[in-house]
Amino acid sequence: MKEEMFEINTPEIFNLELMLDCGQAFRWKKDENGYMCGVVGNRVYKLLQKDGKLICNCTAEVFNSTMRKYLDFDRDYKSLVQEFAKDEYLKKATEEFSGIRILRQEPWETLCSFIISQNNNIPRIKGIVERLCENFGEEIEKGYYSFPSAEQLSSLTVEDLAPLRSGFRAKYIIDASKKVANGEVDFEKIDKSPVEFGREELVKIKGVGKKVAECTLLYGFGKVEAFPEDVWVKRIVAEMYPDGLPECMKGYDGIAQQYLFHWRRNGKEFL
DNA sequence: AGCCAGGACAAGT
DNA sequence: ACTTGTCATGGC
Repeated sequence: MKEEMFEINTPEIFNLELMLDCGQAFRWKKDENGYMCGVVGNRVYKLLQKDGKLICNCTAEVFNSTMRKYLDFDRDYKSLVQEFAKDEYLKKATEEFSGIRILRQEPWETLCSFIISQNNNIPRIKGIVERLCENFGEEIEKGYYSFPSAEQLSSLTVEDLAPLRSGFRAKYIIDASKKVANGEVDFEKIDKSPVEFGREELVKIKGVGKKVAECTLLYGFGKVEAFPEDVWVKRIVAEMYPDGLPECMKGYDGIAQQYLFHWRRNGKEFL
């Protein structure tokens, strides 16, 4: 059983491992052959970046209709990074961690993952998300599970989520699943509306505040002007931009934020 | 052992 | 409108 493989030249600013493991997504893993493996929708993807090319275990058609968007393949990051370089700190961050792109994940998975992220650390977030999928998702192939839909979770209780060991977040997951499943929070409308609409809608969910809403809008709806301020970004703003964010990131605040976040979290700072 | 984590909420000023 | 204590759990 030989798997189909697709190969394509990567854009210039493109680092697969970095973008899949810089705190935007929580369930990509590297296998023994160096492939990054993960589930998007109802399919297992195995990706490898090598010699300026990206290899993917699917057909060109499937790649173009899914991964191309997921990986933000068609955005001109080169121009963006040049613009960011007008700011000294942003210049350093984009040079040192070149190739980060903003993923376009599924909105529900994004919302749920970042509800889980609150007052939590990344290794444990990954564990909880993994247990969520193993317990309530569907096994696609051995060891790979789909992310359970809002509809599936909306029929559960907080007690049902005990095996996740997600603590106080369980009740938030349940509330979110109900409001998304019954349309009280309308993803389609958020998707095609200006970012401000989503900001108002998402915080109607218990356990969703400003930060989780911004993350959902950025990583799940592709609203690159969204600007999540977690503890790390707050430090950056306080230390480096006390008088306001630099003009050069305007409109792409979320993308700049991702570079700064990863840069600061990896122990970089100006002394 | 103790501090902290990609926060949000409720109660208290 | 701002500040503070609390919330589960476990990584380091």
